[in-house]
Amino acid sequence: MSVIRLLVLGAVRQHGRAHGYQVRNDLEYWGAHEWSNAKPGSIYHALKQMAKQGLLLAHEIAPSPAGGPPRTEYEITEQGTEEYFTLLRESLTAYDQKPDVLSAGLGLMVDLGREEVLGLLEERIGAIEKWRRSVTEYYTPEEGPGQLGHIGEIMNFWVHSADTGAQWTRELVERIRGGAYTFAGEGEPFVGVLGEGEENPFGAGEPHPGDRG
Amino acid sequence: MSVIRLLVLGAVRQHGRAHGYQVRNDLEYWGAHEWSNAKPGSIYHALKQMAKQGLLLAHEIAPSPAGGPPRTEYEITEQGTEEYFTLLRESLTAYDQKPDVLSAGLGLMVDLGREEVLGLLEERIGAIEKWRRSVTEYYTPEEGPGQLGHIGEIMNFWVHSADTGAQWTRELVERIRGGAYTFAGEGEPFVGVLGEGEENPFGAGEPHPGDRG
DNA sequence: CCGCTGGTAGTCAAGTTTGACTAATTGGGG
DNA sequence: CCCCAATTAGTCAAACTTGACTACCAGCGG
Repeated sequence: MSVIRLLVLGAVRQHGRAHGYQVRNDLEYWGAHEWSNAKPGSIYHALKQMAKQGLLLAHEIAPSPAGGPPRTEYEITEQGTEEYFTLLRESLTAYDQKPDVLSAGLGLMVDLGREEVLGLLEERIGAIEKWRRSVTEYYTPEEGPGQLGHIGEIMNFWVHSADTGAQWTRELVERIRGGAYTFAGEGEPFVGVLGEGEENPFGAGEPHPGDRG
Repeated sequence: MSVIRLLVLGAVRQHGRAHGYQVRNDLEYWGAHEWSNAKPGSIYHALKQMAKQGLLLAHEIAPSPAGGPPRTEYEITEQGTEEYFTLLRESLTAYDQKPDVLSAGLGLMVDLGREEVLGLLEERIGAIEKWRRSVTEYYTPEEGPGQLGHIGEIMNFWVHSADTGAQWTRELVERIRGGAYTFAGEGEPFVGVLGEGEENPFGAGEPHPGDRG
């Protein structure tokens, strides 16, 4: 799964109706250009592709009398909504070591109910533990570890990531169980997109914090 | 940077001369299909592309009398060797949250000298700390954290990953400083590729440990 | 000696991502 | 009033990735 689809569906859904540039802005607001491959090309491509697949409905907007570039507004379909929730649930439960997927899931989790999110995160913890077991069993040669030489450091690194990832998830579960944040069906939702003409508080300022060291 | 190039260059270099299928096997031996996007298509593509760019030298092998598919053997050029070491050093120092890049670097680090690797890893730790500082400064609104709502969990997750990643790197530095593994110029090198007809000890067995939870 | 499985070696079309580019509008400064 | 920079909105070719597919051979059971 590409994280772009999840992000784009989430943005369009929260707007009701949005054109490419708006989606692009929301993703920047979420910081997605930092932790995912959310470039203009990918976003416009995803919109077109998902429209072709029936997940979005494209409305060609007649160019304003003043001219200007042709725009298209998108609306999410029922099929798209279904896909959105499938991807969102997956992003919270699947452990595939892709931090961008989890980040997107965290940003959008409040579209689900609190209890469901807690269940999904518990499932995630179980998945991490299962993955850890299977990796350690599979890659431990009969002659004992250490046999692998420096290659064993790769496994060591995975296992470490799994363990710390599980621990972090447990702490998140505690925070959510303790009442943090506002989830679907709990009154006034957190505003997750920018309104018309609203300014991105994180958009300007210093140049990006270094994506690469 | 795509991790495929690093892996392919590393495999070809260790063989001296290799055709696509051999490279493919090495990557499987390293477990790269588990933690990177090393699929046949990507590997053959990378070989062709890098040959076109002068990083590899392609030798068309006359089809054996028995027929069979046409093969090409590749050899690394001087330019390719340079690129290899550039990518390898980058993979060990750059903190871009892509675990596949670090995994590849760990698997190939012994092509460098022990002291250099220690230096690169120290540099990595510095990069992680710098990144952490810039992220926390940049994303902490003046009204105090908590202002961000659940979006703050994304940052929380990044910071947690950075901290545990730095800690793991420190422990790796200790192991290497303590004499673990055999690096370039330290006598009998660790054999990192499969010889002709050698069997991959990790190739068969149970179906893959679940890549996704 | 027929067909089947498994290993060897690689191709291909379709889809995705990248990074640079185009093009119009707005809002000043000189 | 003209030009410049920034903002808004999007396109495009080139590169890369994916997953399924081709083709050949060896060995083996029946």
